[in-house]
Amino acid sequence: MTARPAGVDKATAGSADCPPAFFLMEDSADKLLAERRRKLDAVRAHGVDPFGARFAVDGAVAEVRAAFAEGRALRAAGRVTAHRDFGKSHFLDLSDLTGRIQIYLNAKNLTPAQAELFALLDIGDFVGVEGEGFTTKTGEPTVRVREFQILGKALRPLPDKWHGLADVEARYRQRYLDLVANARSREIFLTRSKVLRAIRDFFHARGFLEVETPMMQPVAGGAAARPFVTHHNALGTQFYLRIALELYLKRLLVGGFPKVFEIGRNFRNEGLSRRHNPEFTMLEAYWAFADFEQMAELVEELICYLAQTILGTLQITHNRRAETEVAIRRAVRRFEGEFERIFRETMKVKKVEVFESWFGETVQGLPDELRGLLKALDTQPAHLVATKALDLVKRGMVDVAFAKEEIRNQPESEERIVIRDIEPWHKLLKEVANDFSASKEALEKLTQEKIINLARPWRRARYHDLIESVAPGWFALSPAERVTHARERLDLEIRDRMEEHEVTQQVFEKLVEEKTFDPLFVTHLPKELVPLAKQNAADPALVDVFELIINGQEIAPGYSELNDPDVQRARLLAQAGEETQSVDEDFLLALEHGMPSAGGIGIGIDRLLMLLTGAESIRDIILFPHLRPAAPGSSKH
RNA sequence: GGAUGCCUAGCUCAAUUGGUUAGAGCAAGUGACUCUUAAUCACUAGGUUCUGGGUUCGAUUCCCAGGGCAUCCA
Repeated sequence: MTARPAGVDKATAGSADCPPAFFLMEDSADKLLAERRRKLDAVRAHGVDPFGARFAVDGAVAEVRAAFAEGRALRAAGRVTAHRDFGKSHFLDLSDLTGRIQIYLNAKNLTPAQAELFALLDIGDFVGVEGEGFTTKTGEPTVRVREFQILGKALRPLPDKWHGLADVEARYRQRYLDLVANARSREIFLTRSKVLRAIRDFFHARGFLEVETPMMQPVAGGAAARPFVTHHNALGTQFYLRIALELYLKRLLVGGFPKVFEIGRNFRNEGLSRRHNPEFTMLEAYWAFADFEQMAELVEELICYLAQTILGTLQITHNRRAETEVAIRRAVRRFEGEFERIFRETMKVKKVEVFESWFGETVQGLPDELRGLLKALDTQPAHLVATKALDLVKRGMVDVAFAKEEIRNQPESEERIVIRDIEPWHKLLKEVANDFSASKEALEKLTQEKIINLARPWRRARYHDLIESVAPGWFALSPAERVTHARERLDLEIRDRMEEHEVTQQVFEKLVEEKTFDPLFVTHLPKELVPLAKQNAADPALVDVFELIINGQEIAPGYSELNDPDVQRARLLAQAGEETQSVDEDFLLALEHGMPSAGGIGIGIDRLLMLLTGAESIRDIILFPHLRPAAPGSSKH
């Protein structure tokens, strides 16, 4: 997956053990890279370090922009993201995470040496500039550069400046490019960072102690999952990467820390999916002398606090943003590409002029509106953009019924060639129109937002009652009748070997969990489902726990923690019999020294972030999600 | 693990029923232009069409196997 260093290619390309085919394959990329290498060498030949050093700035680009004043001395640094040259005047965009600022370079403002150096700049290079502020004719605040330094030369080109990096696989494998190219991605990870910070603030404000417990454990306990195995050479023993934080945090309750929390990575050796990454971030918190009801309150407060402080609202809008973008982009691209091709092939004239004067009435508005729409995707919420797209669809998008005969009868001149063959146009516009009507339905569907309402109080319901509500009379049925009922009446897939409680759980997952979007605390679960929680005092078949469900998936479980060491031992032994894990004797030993009654919660941070950001895939909210290593010879490297 | 879809230039995408030299835009190079902002204009260069096999006079296109990704299911 490592990108090929161009220098290595060159060094090995001619050697005998390297097949010529390899050399040919690298040839194309080589030319682009070689050009940048050439400039690198040229910069060095000027006695300038192309990778810079310390450069004092007036702040981030947005701050420089805010400090902008006519004639004021300004210093800024960032990546060159665009270059518009107009004769001797050059306008560059200097960007960083906070924004962009336009800089203006003209040889007359620079020393001859700097002017030569400027010619060696590429898009993608980091530069620091010094100059003074002025406003261009078009009203853009701009830094007139008097001096600049190269702070980091880019030896490879960046993704397309306009379309960004769309290849999903490349976005995950080369996240740095995704972050450079896609504003949406930057936003998500800024949000992630804010959420983690706010979680810490929340717990610190309530007197919780943040702790760090081992990720490598001799016994991987606290959950039922396959662990990763590793080996410690000096000790000559196996370790497991932790699958939960629980058992070590409980030891701290024994040790006398009454309120603890940890935010850390768990590792589970299981499949990858839209909702599963082998390593994921978990928050666990334990609170001595509390119970699951108090923990439910705490979670409710926490999540509302996060939504309110970071998103500024308790109504979270979800839509299928990615798919909406694809639909719009596809239509735009179709028009763009075909337009260029047909125009060049059939007309060979100044395209804008002819386009506007002859087709202006009927189709002139289309490309601009679509382009504006596309641009809006970077700055506006998707549902607004999708709504606008829908407007275009409803207004008919494209009127293909323009007057063929009139156009044919236009006189020809040097400047304007009459389009004799209108058919390609006609066909193209029809196709674009069809594309949009075809996707009209899809767009309408996509625009339907799902709003998750986090306003308190959150609903609480017993497991038993929820099952009854979707399958009346369920608990009156015999186990065999339940299987039949689930298969035939509820249309669920029930495997033959399923235990009784698993059949019921299947009903719960498919008919309750997946259909619940607003927060729901499910309480009083059967003890088989949650072996590590305290039994309910009134009904020993139940345990004192909740499962918080939002957006169709479990976000957080919370327990009244089991602190009877004998009961705990019996449950762990029973569990060990079925699962591939042994019993953590050291943990049981700790419990025997006395663990206070306590409430505990775990929150899957990744799922929480999917909820808060509206991300459709866990890979969109993990910076470097795990993928299969790309094979040599594949198109991705 | 199963089903379906996708993989074409550095990036974003085309390519008619299997047809001859695989096309555009951006990025790159050269040239023009002293206020542009997706600057514009002219020209140039850039391809093992994911890999391997097969069918065919001819394969980006059809078939088989493999790899990766996406979605759904387990």
